[in-house]
Amino acid sequence: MPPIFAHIDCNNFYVSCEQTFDARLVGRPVIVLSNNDGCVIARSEAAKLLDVRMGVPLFQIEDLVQRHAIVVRSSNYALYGDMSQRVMQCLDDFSPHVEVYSIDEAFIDLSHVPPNRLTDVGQLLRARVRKWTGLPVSVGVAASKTLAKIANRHAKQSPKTNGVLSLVDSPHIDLALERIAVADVWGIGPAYAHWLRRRDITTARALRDTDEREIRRRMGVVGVRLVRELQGTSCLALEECPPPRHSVTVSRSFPGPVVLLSELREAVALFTTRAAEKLRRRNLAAGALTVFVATDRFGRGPQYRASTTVEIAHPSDATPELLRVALHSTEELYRVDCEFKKAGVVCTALAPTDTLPVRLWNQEKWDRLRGVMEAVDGVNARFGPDTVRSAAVGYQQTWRTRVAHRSPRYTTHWDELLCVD
DNA sequence: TCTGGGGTCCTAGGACCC
DNA sequence: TCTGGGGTCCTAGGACCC
Repeated sequence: MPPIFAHIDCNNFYVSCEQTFDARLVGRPVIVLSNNDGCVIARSEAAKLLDVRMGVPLFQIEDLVQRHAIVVRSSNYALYGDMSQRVMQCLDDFSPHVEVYSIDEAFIDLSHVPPNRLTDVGQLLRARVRKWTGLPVSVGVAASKTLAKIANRHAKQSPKTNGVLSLVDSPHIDLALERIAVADVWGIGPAYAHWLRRRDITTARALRDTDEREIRRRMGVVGVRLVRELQGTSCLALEECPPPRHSVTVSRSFPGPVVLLSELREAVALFTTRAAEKLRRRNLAAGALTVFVATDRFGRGPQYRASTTVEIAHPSDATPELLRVALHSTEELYRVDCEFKKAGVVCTALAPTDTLPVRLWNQEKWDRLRGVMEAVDGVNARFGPDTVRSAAVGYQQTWRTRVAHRSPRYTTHWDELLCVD
């Protein structure tokens, strides 16, 4: 049986989450910002019509925001993450094989559905998600993931599709590819798009019809796979269980310059704490830890970016052990003449905790430490993040991410539940 | 004043091995 | 007058994704 993929994509996901819980925002220009309220990372349809570009820094469009009373929201990842899970749960009823691709996208296998029923099933799915979560989604169906993404794009843009388009056995496939710019094809980034356009390959259709050998020379096997996917030969399988991670990163930009070692230490301590929490949630231990620091790349002061990687003799997921390493690295990297703008920690050489070898020394101490971590995670899960924490993360936290316009975390915090008059 | 965060895969080239 | 062949592993860099 030939594979059939459906691609499900939430429309303007972050903005739609905001609108779902605040009906006054429906139909209005709304934007959601990145950390520190820096850049625009989601826009409502009305905001797109005002020509607010994806990724533009907020300070460059202050005028526009004022003039059109654009509603500005900080990122509320607690809300978006929870809403995402609810959307993904709806999909289980439509296919035994679901790949959660990102916070707002999924692929599902629909090869069990007869081709003439695909559009109906798509509509059913769309209505279900809308009813159960309040969120609008679009559905694209095709013989490969890449084509399904393209079908979805048309489903979003063309009103007559009513949000669902199947390109399976479709006479319109050439036209559908013709109308997609090559830069909008999944897997074509700015560098490849530039190269392709210089060769007069400007649409998805032209890319599909390009000689494979030419593509292989510049884009390698990834490019060849892409072209075949456009031809309708599935090369990218559904990935139902995500492969284990190779690294865990926690990094942030600071809202203002950080100059004191004490501040930098606090920040790195918090990032390390978060990274250790992530490791424990995923049952992984780090065999190496990298700390990196950087000055403001847009600033005029002295530029400095550096990192230190330390191997950890006994792979660990315990906050105190990782903190010791991270803080030591931070002191090595610190420079008194620099204004730091960003820092982060990266855990690598990850190993599942249940496969860790017994420690030659201090195994009992390690067992106790793991017990402590379990208790700390339990307390923090029940009474809120950082109820129990290391003193190293500080109390003033002048460097903390700015979130001036965040909406309530309606679905994950009891004290922020939606109230209706 | 103000410019995000967290990932992956592939390839080329060097070191090293027999 | 001529300098093998075929592997593996590691790393850095480039490209991409949301």
